[in-house]
Amino acid sequence: MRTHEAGTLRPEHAGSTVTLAGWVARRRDHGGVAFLDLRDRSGVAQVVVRDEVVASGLRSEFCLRVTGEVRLRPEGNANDALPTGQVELVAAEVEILSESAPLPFPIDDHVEVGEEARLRHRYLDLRRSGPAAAMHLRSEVNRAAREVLHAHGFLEVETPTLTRSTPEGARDFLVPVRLQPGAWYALPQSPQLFKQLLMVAGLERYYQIARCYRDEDFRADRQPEFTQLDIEMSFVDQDDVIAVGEQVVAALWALIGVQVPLPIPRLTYAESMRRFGNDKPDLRFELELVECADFFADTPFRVFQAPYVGAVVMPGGAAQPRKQLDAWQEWAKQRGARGLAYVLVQPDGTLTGPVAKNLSVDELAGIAGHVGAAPGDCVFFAAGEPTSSRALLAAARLEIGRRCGLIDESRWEFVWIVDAPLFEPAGSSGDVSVGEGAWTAVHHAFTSPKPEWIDRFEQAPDQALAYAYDIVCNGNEIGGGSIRIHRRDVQQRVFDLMGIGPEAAQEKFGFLLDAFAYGPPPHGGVAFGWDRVVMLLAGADSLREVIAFPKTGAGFDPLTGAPTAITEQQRKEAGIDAAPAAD
RNA sequence: GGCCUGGUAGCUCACUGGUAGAGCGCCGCCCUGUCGAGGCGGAUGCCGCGGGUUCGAUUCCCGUCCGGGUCGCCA
Repeated sequence: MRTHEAGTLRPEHAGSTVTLAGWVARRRDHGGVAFLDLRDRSGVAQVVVRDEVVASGLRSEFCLRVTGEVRLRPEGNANDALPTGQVELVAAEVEILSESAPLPFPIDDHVEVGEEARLRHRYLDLRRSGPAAAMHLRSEVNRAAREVLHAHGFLEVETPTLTRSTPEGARDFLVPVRLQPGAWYALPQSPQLFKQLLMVAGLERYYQIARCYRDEDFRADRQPEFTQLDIEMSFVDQDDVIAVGEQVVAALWALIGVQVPLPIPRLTYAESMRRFGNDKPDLRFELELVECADFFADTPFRVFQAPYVGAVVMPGGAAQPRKQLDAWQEWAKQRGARGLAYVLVQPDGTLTGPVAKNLSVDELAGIAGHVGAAPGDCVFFAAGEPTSSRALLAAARLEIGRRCGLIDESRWEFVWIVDAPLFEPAGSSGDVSVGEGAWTAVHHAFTSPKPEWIDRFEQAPDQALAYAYDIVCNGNEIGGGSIRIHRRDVQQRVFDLMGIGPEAAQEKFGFLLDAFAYGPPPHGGVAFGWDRVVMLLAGADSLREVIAFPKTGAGFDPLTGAPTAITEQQRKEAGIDAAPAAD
């Protein structure tokens, strides 16, 4: 159909007769001579049409086949901005393969188009160079990961997408079953249980680029269906899994010309919380939180008589007008905090602001030095429960980083967060569906305690550490995993602590526990949030940019119009309204 | 679910208590070296939907739907 790709024409093709096929990207008709930019996936080439009758009938995005002779452009007419800019194709024959209706929006890299229009006509949006490049990158990312994992002896295995509803944390998407009215499949939130079964099955090394489904509210970085690079390995400990994960990460960032220094540094969960206030620190800027509870141990200021007092410094923040300081209060309230206490260190070293007059003389003298604030800085404080206070300060740290231009956008800072707590008090995250006990798993119920805790985690559930690890890139959690429990007795003890009795465990996860009766190997794994990874690599600010056909925030697909109502017939056949079989 | 923000021409967006405008695109004509071609002319609007206030509402008020962001939520 064609002899060359448009974007590949070069001066050495001059004199040869070629056939191109592609779309009319732009038309410059001078009457008598017309120039077409013919675009295919490889790029664009200029076609010269001398026949005005032919040229005048062509419109944007007509699909053409053009045959003619390649020649060097006349003196002074080269376009150095284009790879094909030295040559042009003089059309001898133009065949219209198909016509195009007027476009709903211009297919032009210079024009900003609203997202809804783009998604409704995603097939046109993807003709544009930016979105097309994102699809190309995603394909390369998949290929690079497969190459790394293949080289390390991994098997790619597909697991079911119609499966059993298991309590994993998020809400399940459910699918009615025609053949068993009243019974339902669930779409998997992740292949977690299946990949563990594959380890029991002796496959030893598994991976999958797996689609996962969670019925929760969406965000710019979240979709109802999303993709994970899911990895699981047998006969390994944490260092082995992390090493494989790092190989994948290095291969991916190499695609965009970034060399990730290995090994990637590690930070314990506790240290990350203490220094940055969350478990996904953005390490592109150095600013850290400062603990102040000891400093304020004898404070007269009632607000700071709290189990946790922390601070973060805003360089140059003392110069903020009152209005802006008030805006910080609003900002904090929007995050559910009562406010954000602050002290301004004036250029002459005196402390001002509403909080300052509540502090003792000694505190006023020492606080700037304690938190590392210089004259001209603003110090923000949060006091109260450690978790919520740190969360506020972590958000403030990021906001300061953005407003003060502290974040070096060209940097890529990776870190593993290790030694996370194994349990948290039940009810603290509202997740009571898994068990009835006082404790619930932070990660999931199959995460192993670290070796030193495996025989005594019941003694101090609040301090027991999980054999788990998350990888963070520039403040984004891009992956996480754990070493799993492979001993039945340990699993039962974890369930006990979570208030899941043997009967309940059997009912919820029976098939996994049954499998674990037959010599399960020690195993662990990691999963990467694939959409998010590609988003970061592409420099996009939304997952939707790196998904071929994404959904909107309400789970609506503007292209197909899904979800839709179903017919009465479908409803009946699906058995949606059937009563569940009595037990 | 809470909060913020938007919804006006095909697209991007302005204005206005008195029935609407720009740029681009589209259509027509002109034009032989452009490359975001240029010139002249033209068409295009349930001003998201419903209700209220008003002599009169795209504009003000209430509700609702939809988009985007954010908090909750997402092991």
